Amino acid sequence: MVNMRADGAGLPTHEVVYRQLRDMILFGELEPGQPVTIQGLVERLEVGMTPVREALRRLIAEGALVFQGNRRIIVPVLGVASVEELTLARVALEPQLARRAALRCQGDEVQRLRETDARLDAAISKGDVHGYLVENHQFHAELNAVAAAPILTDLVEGLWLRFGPSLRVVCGQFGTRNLPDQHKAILSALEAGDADAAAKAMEQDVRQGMDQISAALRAV
Amino acid sequence: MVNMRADGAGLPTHEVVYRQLRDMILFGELEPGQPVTIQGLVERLEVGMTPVREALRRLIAEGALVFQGNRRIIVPVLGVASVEELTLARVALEPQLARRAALRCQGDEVQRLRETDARLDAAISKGDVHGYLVENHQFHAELNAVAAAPILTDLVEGLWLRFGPSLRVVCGQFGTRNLPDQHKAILSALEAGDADAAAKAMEQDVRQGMDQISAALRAV
DNA sequence: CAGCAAATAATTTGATCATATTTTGCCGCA
DNA sequence: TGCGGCAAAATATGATCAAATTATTTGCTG
Repeated sequence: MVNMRADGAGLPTHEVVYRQLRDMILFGELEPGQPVTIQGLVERLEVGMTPVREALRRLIAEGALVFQGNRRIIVPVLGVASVEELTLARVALEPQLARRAALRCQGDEVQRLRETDARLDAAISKGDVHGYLVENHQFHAELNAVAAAPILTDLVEGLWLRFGPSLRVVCGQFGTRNLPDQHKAILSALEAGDADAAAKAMEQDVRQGMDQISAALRAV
Repeated sequence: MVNMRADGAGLPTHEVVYRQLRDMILFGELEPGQPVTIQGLVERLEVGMTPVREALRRLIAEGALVFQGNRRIIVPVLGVASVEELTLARVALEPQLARRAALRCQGDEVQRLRETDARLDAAISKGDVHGYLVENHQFHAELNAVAAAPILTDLVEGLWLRFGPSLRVVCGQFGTRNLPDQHKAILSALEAGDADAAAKAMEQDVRQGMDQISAALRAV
């Protein structure tokens, strides 16, 4: 064992590999359909195959990668049906998280969310796709943390992993110009402690985001 | 490599191990809080540690097992909050699957579901806990297959894995006597192609099942 | 001298790697 | 188009090292 804590402070290698791949999937290094090989990662990340294997198995279980029967792993390519399912699931779950967040939200938490949203807007106006993806995810992750519902949050995180690469493609096609969101409405609802309004706004936000992916899908 | 296909016909070892553990979790071999060790499974199942490791990583990702920071893996112990979250998630997702199933259901599919439900009733009246767990899961799995929504089905399967061991505990305490379900109502709705009725019945079924777990939790 | 606590030793378990084996896909060739 | 061989990639094992829990011993106090 050469260096267990090169990147992560004391984290096991398989965890480090998992997080690296996860971020690559969420924020765009990988594109839909791209094959992912164990050996390739072993060389690229300079680690043994056991941790790579574990990280991949985990990502496959979460739906972030797809295992094609013939021992081949690829980044998922979403069809219309998959986008519909993902939309259905997100609409069913994320407004619930927003609802809970609205009921538990503290002032400083809203403040942090506003800061994140500001960075998001900055990334959009700069045309910074990667920054947009990171901050958008961050916004929703922080909101989910406020909701304090670990199981629901897990489920939703998994959904984000599934459409991450496809969302990246959308941004690659259209840039950051047409990326409306409902974050301002969500923030107002949180501040007012209005659970219903938060849920409604979140549903809108989810639908808008998924519509972007649908539209890009049709454009191909 | 001695024998890759001892149990599963051509399936990789890590897949075989995964399924064995999965069934053990769903149908009761393991109880909440019980520790699961890699080395123990290596000896018990007579396989190498890499496939065991992969299977465990996968089950942890699905929430079927819990990784405790100190490198220790246990079967999850559900608290009140977790049961609430699971109920919320199941109520949000499973009626949707029932709805879709009602819209796509064929006659022979209803027939198979009725047969499964008959075996379920037989298991209940015999007091056969394991049989009840197997057939109940089978009923819902078949229904989900009819819905033809792989992502939603994946999510729901993951939820079942999370409460499997706790459900087993409930049956261990109360036997199979008080296990009402809405399967007859679901079947009628499927046969009539009535999506709303199917969704309503499924929600009832889910709530009844989760209430059993809640009640058992309070009893301790 | 008994009892508790802290420190240390031993055992168990987890994590990683290097290697051997098998499978799969591909390419040339009939 | 179909078949046989080749190369690359995946799977599985066992060995090795690190960490954590448990057991044991030691030392101190009442």
